[in-house]
Amino acid sequence: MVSDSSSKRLTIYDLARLAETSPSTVSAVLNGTWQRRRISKKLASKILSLAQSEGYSANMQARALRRERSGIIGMILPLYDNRYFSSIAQHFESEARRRGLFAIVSCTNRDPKQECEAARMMLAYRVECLVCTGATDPDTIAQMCAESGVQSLNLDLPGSKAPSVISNNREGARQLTHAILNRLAEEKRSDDPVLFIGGRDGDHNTRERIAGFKQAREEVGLATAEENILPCDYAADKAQAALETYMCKRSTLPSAMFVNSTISLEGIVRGLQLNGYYLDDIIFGCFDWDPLAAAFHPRLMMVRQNVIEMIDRVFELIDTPPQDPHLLIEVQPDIMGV
Amino acid sequence: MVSDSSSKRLTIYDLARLAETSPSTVSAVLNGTWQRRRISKKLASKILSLAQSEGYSANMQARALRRERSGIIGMILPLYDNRYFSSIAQHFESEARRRGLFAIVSCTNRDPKQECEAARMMLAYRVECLVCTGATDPDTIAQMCAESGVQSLNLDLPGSKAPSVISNNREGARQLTHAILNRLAEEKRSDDPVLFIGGRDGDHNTRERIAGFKQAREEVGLATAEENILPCDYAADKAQAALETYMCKRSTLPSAMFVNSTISLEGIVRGLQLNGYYLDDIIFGCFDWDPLAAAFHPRLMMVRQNVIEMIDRVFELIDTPPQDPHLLIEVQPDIMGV
DNA sequence: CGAGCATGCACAATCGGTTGTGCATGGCAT
DNA sequence: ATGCCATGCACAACCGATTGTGCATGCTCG
Repeated sequence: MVSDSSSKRLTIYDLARLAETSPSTVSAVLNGTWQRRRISKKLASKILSLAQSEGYSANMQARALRRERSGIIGMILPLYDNRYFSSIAQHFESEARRRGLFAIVSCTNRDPKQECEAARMMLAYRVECLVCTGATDPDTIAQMCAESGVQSLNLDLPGSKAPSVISNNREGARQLTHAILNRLAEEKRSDDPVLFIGGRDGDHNTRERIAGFKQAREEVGLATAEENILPCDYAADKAQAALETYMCKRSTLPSAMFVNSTISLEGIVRGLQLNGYYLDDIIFGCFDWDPLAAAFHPRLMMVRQNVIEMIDRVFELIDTPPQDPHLLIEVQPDIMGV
Repeated sequence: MVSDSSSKRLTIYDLARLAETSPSTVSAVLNGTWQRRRISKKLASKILSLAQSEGYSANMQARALRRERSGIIGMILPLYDNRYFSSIAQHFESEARRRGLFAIVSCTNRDPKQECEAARMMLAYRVECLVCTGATDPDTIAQMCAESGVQSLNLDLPGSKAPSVISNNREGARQLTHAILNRLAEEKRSDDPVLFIGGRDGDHNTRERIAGFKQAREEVGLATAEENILPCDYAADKAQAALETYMCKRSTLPSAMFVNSTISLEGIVRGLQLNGYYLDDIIFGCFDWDPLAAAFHPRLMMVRQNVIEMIDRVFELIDTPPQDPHLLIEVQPDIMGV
């Protein structure tokens, strides 16, 4: 460490002075274009070892400004409060890193205003692409990106103004429902009602899951009463309250429930415990995955969305941007615990 | 939208042309320094409305370059796989946003190499401050930051080269242990052994929690056998295996367990279910918080670390950087479910 | 021996804001 | 009429990297 003690960071100009050469040469060496620029190997290695020993680190802002490429890729996410979104963030990050991109992730609490604000910030930082995960209003953001000439993609929930990668919710729900019905059949309780609870009515994924639920029942010759479908929002408290209300009208607990998320499951389980019900009697299917929950309940089947494949698809779309904004890629989730 | 259809983003130069004024004036108006620069109100509002209608968004890279301040604040995190780290990320982000800073969070999988690499990237993006959460090697990163003249802080796990904000692990563990022992006493099983399981032996937090565990037992006149302390690492599989091994030597399950994290709890619960044990008989204390797990088990007490206060303390340290790198701030966690 | 080419590097413009400084204009007091 | 100050804005340097271009040197070949 020979550098002067001034607190300023080292620049290519400093390195040029130290190596007795020009800044442009230093730049070429440090960003790997030196062979193309016919810098001698000797000078190159001198500069490289100098950069090493002095702890040089390129100023990404300056680079981004000049290159007109930030090297940043953005994602907006509702929350980190479940395994699904957490692992989306994590895989997004590591896949970005693998490609030499820097990932920035912003939580927007399922709030359209925060979504917009986050998107605006990301565009200000000149992200090269923006992935909107589970956005309540994906099209507004897609519009903003389009106006800035930035590619955008939807993940988890589809939009109409940018290509989307989502789970095959209908098929996942169909399979989960069949798994539930099979369990019921094994126990000779095929005709018991199954309660579908959680999620948002207007939400694309919830609609699809309800459709898959009904379809599976139809396939084994069962009709589905509308009173057994309760899209009461995702929040734990909402689910708990909805179940209370449901139970007011009848004496006996449903033998099985299709719960639309782990956060809803939390409310359900809490409510049942509070009322002294024995949980293990109930067959649960949850469209979400949480290994700790799975460990606790012996008859809890869960849908694990294929996050790795979804993220892979996202990056494929980033590599070769499709022209059709309506493109919808559906990834098959796995059923755990059957 | 009068702007030309060229895909290039609008700059202050474009706005200056449109408003028939100079770039410096546009800049002053847009960053709020126009009064100080005696720009007329009339011209200012003209420029502002133009910027609005044309959808101007400042290039943060250019701003950061000139101002020599990125407006970015970084955090490195082991994982997002539990509620604790997730909420740390979330609160960090919203608190940063409240202060006009842009938060970037990077997961490093408890891997010192990845930690370094992430820190290097963050420094390259000229973060104004770096918070190292649960870092396996916080001092190396603190060193890197110091060399770049960037402030750094440790969170969750302390370091010796930068101020640290952590939970009061010993006191939290002491209280949790007392809660466990009280439950045992209520059931007239005060003398039953309690198993401490999970965590890393070398890890500061684990050491403190073990100390708190022993101290609580001592306070009620109980000795602690070393064979009942199993810091087998955090991973679920490790905990599951450690419990198997422990059980090989004895016939009966411990009446109560102090589990060092939800991830360890996952392995324990899975192992017990596999072996057909009835979970509800066991009193669990877990040094971690997960509302879904809490809903499932009626006798699971959990330590909820006070993330909000911890993040507040972190930002206080950012606002007024202390000179002493050994400063250690301990925040009291809450015991849930007693 | 001179043309021609390869080699090895330096110069300078540029990316888009920020900010110290300077200049023209007009009003007011002397 | 002259000096002085406030007003309102423009100029230009600068942040640190990137990159098109140009120039000096040395070597080869006819």
